[in-house]
Amino acid sequence: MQEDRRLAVLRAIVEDYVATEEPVGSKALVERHGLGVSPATVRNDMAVLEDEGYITQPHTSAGRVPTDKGYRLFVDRLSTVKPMSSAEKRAIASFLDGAVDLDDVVTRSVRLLSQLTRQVAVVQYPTLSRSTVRHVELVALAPTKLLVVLILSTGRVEQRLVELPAELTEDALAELRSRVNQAATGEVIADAVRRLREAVPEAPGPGPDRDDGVTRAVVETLADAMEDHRSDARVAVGGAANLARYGDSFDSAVRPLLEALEEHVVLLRLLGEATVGGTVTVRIGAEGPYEQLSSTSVVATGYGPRDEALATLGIVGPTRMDYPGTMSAVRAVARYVSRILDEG
Amino acid sequence: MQEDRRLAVLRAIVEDYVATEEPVGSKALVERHGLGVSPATVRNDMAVLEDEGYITQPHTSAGRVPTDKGYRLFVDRLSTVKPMSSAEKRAIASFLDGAVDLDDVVTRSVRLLSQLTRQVAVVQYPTLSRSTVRHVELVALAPTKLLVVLILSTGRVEQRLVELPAELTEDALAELRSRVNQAATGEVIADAVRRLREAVPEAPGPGPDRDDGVTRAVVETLADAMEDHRSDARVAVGGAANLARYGDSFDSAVRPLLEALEEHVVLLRLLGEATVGGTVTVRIGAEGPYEQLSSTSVVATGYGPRDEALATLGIVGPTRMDYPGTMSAVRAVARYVSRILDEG
DNA sequence: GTTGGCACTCAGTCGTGACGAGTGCCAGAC
DNA sequence: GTCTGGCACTCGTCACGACTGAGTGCCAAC
Repeated sequence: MQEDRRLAVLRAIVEDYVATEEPVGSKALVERHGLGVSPATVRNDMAVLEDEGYITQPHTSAGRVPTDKGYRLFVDRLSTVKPMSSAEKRAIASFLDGAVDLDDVVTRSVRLLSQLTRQVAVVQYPTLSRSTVRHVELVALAPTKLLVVLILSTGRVEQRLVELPAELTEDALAELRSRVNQAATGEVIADAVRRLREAVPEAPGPGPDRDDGVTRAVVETLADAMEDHRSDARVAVGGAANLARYGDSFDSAVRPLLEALEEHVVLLRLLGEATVGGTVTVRIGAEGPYEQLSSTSVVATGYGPRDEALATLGIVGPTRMDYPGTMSAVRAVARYVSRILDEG
Repeated sequence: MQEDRRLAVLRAIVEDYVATEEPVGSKALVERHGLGVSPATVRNDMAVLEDEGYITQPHTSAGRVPTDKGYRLFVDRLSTVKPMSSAEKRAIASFLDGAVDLDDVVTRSVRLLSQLTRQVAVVQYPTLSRSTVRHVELVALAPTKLLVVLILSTGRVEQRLVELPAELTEDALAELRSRVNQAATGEVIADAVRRLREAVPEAPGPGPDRDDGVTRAVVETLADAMEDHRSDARVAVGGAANLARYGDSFDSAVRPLLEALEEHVVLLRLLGEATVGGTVTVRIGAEGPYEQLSSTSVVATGYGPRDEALATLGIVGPTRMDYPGTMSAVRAVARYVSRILDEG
């Protein structure tokens, strides 16, 4: 089948171009890969591939370079998974096992990913949306100043300061604490917000137990903390030094990327929806949501305990990258991080 | 005095070079600055300046470029403070006033600094060493699992999970909580650690109140949290996209800098000791501790409430930078941040 | 101490020509 | 119908050389 051979040619072009960073010509192709046909034949195949939009020439009399569409086909149908070596697996495991808390897991994951792939790594902190409330603690700092501490099942701790509209006795505080915990503990964030608002009414006044809006202040602060952090989840970035390898095309490619790396909202949109079950999402060049990042690709996947996609992690790099290797690295790291979250 | 004129020439060279990014020659110099003498005279002065090591030629028949030593003299004796415009002052104030908590202050400062100076900004989170303990909270998550929450006067909250060697009753927990707070609350970190170890002995056993090492576990965790975070203070970095303006000298300058930006220990060493009272430290090129960063300068100063230097903030950029403008921006931001910490 | 003049240096630029990698096309072989 | 060898053509890259001009250093004169 010539069709098969054409795809083999495309695969060879992608692999060579990724390795050498230079447009690849017909002669070099038959030499380096045992295609078993002459350069002339390959040239014909290349002409067809170019017609179909999979490859392109930077200029006449130069070799071919894959287009975004070419990379897409390569990733979807031509690439063979490159399994991690057992040494790599062990390295990942031992690197991540040393983590002491959630923040440390994220920090280490970022570093690990960027080293494995030699790209810029991005790891989203586990979102709160699916996590549950483990405990709410109320600490009186002053008669009318309360510190609200929210502890989640993922190990995340959020704190807020509340200025109370009235003073609160030690007893009333204890009572409020227990009421809030009864309503929220064990619930998923969204439910906890609802139950808090419904099930923790103002304590009935008047008298020494009058509430004066204290309860409402506390509940709204809690709800705020929960909803706030659900939307603007944090991300960690690492390996920006790998951008130095971009070489050419500096202002056009690296600058917008550096800017994006500091805008967490942009980054999250780049990473996209979390996918689960070992599925790795690949966004190639202009497929992404940002025009200025049309020469960068994103390889990402979701992670979380028991296949719940709590958050996303992945890498950002030039469209010309080693997709099979990168994809398996991303998948492997996601798997190990998920396992650790499972145990924690 | 020819001496005065020579210094004027040096100043003009620095200013021109910073503005144009190109070696500056004698003719252009007399044209752009009203020096009142002929190019030939300037040439003589330049020859002397070169002999003394303040300027250098990239190659024969090119203009002059300041050396590190030249920048140093410029910063020390020739630069006039460039006061912030009142519009800028207002912008700084309003930008920082919107901050809701300590983390937000730091985040906003980084962004502000990088925008004002168009350089990479670095802000160290307030160190704990001088801050005091405001409250310690102990939360039982499970019979033998305790969450230790440490609240500091700066508003920072640290939490640690402790696995207890034995179960703890609700009463024993309350008692331990009160003992710990009595010892630590209000104390400076260093004192708190000492007092905790001395003044919170094991509760005497045997009996139902036996301690079984629970107290020690909690105290050591607390001490650990305090000491830990005193040494590896965190830093926030922003404005890395400004590195794109480096233009040439990429691998030699930008790469090591990008690497340094991810190593917080390195960054802290770069920023150096905090200085107080409006004094801004300038480290030019090879004056810094890292050989690879010999073409980058650091402009930094300390900040903190009531002129206590709790932490350092500043910028990192090419040796060829607008020192007067940068220095006054750094000073202004430090001043406003300090004021905010004072109020909080 | 300052200035004008002058010879010299040398990085950058531009044009030229040779080179070669790579292509498209076509006629012929399998 | 498919593959192959051959051939003319394109065009980017490199090396060479000449030219230009900014900038210098030095010297004699003011």
